[in-house]
Amino acid sequence: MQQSNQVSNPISKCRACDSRGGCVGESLGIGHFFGQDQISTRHINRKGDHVYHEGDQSDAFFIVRSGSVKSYLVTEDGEEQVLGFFLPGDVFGLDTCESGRHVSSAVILETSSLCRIPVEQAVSQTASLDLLKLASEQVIHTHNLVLMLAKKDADGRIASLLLSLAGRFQRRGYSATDFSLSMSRQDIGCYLGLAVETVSRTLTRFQDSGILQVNRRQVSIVDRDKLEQIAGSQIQMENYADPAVVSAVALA
Amino acid sequence: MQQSNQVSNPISKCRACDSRGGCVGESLGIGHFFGQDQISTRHINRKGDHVYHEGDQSDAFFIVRSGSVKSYLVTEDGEEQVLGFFLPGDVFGLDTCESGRHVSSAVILETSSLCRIPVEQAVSQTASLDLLKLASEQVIHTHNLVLMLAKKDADGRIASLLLSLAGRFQRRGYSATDFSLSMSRQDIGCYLGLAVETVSRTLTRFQDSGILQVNRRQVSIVDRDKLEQIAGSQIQMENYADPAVVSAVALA
DNA sequence: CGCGACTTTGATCGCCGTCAACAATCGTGG
DNA sequence: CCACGATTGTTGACGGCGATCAAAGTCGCG
Repeated sequence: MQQSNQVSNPISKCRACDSRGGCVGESLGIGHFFGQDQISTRHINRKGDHVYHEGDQSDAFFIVRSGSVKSYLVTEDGEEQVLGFFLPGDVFGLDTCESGRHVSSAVILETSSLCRIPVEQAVSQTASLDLLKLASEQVIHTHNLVLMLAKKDADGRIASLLLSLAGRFQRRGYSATDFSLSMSRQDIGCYLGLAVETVSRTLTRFQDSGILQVNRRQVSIVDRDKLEQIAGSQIQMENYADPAVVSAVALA
Repeated sequence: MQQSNQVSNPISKCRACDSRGGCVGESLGIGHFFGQDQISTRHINRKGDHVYHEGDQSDAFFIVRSGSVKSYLVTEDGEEQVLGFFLPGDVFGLDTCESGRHVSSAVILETSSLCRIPVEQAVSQTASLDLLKLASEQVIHTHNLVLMLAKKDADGRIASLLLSLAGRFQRRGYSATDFSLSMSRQDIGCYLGLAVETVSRTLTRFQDSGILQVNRRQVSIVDRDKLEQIAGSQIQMENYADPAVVSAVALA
């Protein structure tokens, strides 16, 4: 919120969106303001902080610069349903409703840095259609979750999650084989519709089979092929991303 | 596609959106064109016809006037996952992706009449933000599906589906207790992540318990209270619909 | 050090998927 | 109109996956 010195090239300072083929703010036509707190602002949050709660007025969406976030619902009977985990480069917070309120909550899993992009500004400056399209990424992700819950057994769900995390770490420039889980077994269970014990047991069994090395939250993928085989089919986001369109947007 | 005579009050001829508090086209500022095929057009489709396929260019969305539609995905291994059933008044087809293609397929379940609303027109005339909000209804619906798949047993899922259908029939002016299922047991199973046999058995058991009367596709809800108790908690769309906003949109 | 949160491991059991057979209904053509 | 096969729905038997309950082990933090 402070220093606007040293803003020679604000864009290049944010590499969170590299995996998306460039800065999301830039694609939306508001990239010039990055780093200057005029349109987008950076926010540092700590583990357990909420980015927003279900029902909050929704006037902005977010991009993870570093760290991680989970979004979730709470049912009437107090049970939590995790809807997604967001890693650097991921966009979240576009799931607004008819009255402009958030339909889920979002909480920080570890010390994180976020870009906050006001929707009104983004809408007025360009890209109302692009916003719809960004929102659709979340739709595809949720479809994938539905597929997992409806069709896959515990092994398949865990394998899918690990591969999804690995892929996103890789595109972000981190290791695709060795990484640390920022979410608890409980969170994973609430995401995949499994009991904590099942998550734990499955990871142990994967380790015994030589597919993984697991120690608490540290994961190392040993046999990626086998993991993919267990995971089964996924909806490939790439099936829908049309490079021509992406570059056209970037030029706008 | 034909007769533009007798268009004295085109809006009043379409009551499909009554349950939404008014014609969706009107809310989007394009209501004047209803019934004239300039913006929206009516299409009659038959059972088995596809409204669109996954991957098709998506330049319009749809509203069910009469009949019913299901949307679904097909996994690599050929399994179908139903994402939703759409009844009169329901909006569908807004689940487009970054490249403007549909991310699911939609097929007619029984002879149906649809409104087709081109996205470009809707976007240019008003309401890019409203579109985002319409799309969010589908998001909430999918969240509900995720909740069911992750947290509820077979009884809860079936009960939830029946109540959802009943509620939509009621808002549309039909009976909330006696209705006919336009989808097969197979479809229900593919929607709820259950085997056909489980769907059938559950319905039979509900009937034996005096909760329902079931004969093939004809359903009669006898004990709604018990059904709600079995269904458990749901995401209430009404929690998010702010009447003030709805009327504001209608005035725009 | 000691408390609490998180993770692991074991034992048990019930829900639901699978396989199989049968019944009812629909559609199509003779 | 009936006959036929195809589709859809029902019912039964069985087994396995994963939830649940219980308990012990591990880590973080005041």
